[in-house]
Amino acid sequence: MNGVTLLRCICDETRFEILELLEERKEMCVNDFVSIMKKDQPLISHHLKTLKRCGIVKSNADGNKMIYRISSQQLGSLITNVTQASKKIPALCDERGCQ
Amino acid sequence: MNGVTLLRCICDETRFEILELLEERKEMCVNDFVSIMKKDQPLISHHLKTLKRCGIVKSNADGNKMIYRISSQQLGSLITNVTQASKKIPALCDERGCQ
DNA sequence: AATTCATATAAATAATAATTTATATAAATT
DNA sequence: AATTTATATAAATTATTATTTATATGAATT
Repeated sequence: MNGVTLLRCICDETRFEILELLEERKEMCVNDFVSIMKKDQPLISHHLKTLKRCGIVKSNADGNKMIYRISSQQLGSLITNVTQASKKIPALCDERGCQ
Repeated sequence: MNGVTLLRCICDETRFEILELLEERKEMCVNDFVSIMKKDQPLISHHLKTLKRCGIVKSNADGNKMIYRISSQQLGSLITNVTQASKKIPALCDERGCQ
């Protein structure tokens, strides 16, 4: 994969929140995201599917639940690095729709 | 700024290439990008403006040229980290349009 | 001062992606 | 076996973003 493809997979608000939660808690099922993020289940499943197809998260079944986690430590650290770097940038543009 | 806003600013193909070139060469003028990337000048200017408005690059005039550079070392390293992390992810989805 | 070089801006178009709505599947419980 | 719980999928809609085209501005050179 290349850099832009990776960024495009993680630059969505819903997907980035999923990854931040996973980096913090390490393992979560779909309904955990739904409860915490207060977003519709099909939306969460859809974004998890995208993240999985890109190889950014992995999953395994546990009964009727699906457990998700970030696929590598390096990617987990990257999420943390993005958050940290962003905090040091003064908000010159409005948060949504910088373009 | 927050993580998603930062990612949205750098997840575009043209903007990421601009940042990779800047991280390598440290300082470049608009026409340097146009020559190397073989993209239209208004397109380059437009994306540089976006990166500048987000505080990701800085610029100063030098005669009739505008010199651009990445605004912090931390952001420069982040670009490198993204590229490195992406290389370790096997290309499961097609490069363009993973969704 | 006119021309060229370098960059910026704005409007229009084209392309892409997120979310919602509706529904399906599959395991677990009663 | 019927029902509930948990997750996934697909189609439709809405929203967003990139690129092109045309043009403007400003500094440097002749």
